[in-house]
Amino acid sequence: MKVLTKHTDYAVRALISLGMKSGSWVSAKAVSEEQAIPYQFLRRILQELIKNGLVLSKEGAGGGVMLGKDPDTIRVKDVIEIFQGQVQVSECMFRKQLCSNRANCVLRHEIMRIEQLVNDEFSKVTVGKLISDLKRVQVLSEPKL
Amino acid sequence: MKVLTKHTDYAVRALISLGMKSGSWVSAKAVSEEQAIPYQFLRRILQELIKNGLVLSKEGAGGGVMLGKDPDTIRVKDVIEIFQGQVQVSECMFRKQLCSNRANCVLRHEIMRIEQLVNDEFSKVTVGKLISDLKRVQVLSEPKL
DNA sequence: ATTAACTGATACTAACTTAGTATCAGAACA
DNA sequence: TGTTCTGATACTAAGTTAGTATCAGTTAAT
Repeated sequence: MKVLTKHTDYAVRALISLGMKSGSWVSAKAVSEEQAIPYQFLRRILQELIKNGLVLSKEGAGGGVMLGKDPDTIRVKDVIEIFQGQVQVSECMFRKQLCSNRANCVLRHEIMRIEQLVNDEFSKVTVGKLISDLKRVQVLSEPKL
Repeated sequence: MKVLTKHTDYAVRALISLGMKSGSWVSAKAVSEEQAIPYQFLRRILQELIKNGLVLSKEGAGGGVMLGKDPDTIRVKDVIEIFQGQVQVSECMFRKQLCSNRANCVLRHEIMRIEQLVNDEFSKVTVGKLISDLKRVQVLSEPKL
């Protein structure tokens, strides 16, 4: 059972990377090298983030990408939904039809509860929070001069 | 993002079904019909549950399958692990190597926290609990004579 | 004006997973 | 001795994941 696909993983890492250089255009190539993400794969991920308004882009030499929103408003949940769709139990939930039998229902009831929990947790984690965590870790691990 | 595969879904429903007829051999065909699970698919799922000791089997006419443990000791988490493997963030966690960079780590730290939460929740849900929930629902929905 | 550094759009691929189907052998009951 | 079962295993189609590759168009610097 895999929680995050590479798409989501790379996307969040790219967003963190951009969030730490806010205000300036950074090329996909630079992000790709910094985060060790395959270039062409990252390109497509960035295009998706751009399409969803999380990232801005500028074409041409000296162009690149930039965070399109306040890092504190970009939730990991949003990124997951872009690349992996909504957390779901099974297809029947979307068709909004009644479960075919009651055994289904009691199981689904539990799973929906857990699903809600996961959604709430992933909503609490924002790119801004990850960046401040990251800065804290960096300070702690810096050698004392 | 799909939480449960059909394997797990069908397996739990089959376990509930068996749990409600404890003490007697039930054929895979009967379970398949009752729960509307494709017969051959269910056969393979049951074999996996047998191999893992959750279900007992008896060959030949009059044979079938039966719960192999107290329903209260069969956790949905166990079933998920049989069919979908352990909840995991990414492969690197298993290789037990250090994350390649710190941005990875802060993200993974959050995800591991959420992962733990999910595991705890799925551990709390047992087949026994689902059966008693199911019985409660049935009583409530019975027409008053 | 040309070139180099960029993104936009899109097509393609290999490997893996998911959800099933099908078959044959052998055990037990009647 | 035939019918009803499980055991074991092989096969398949469709979808997903994780990439690669290509070409068109834009911008900035020379």
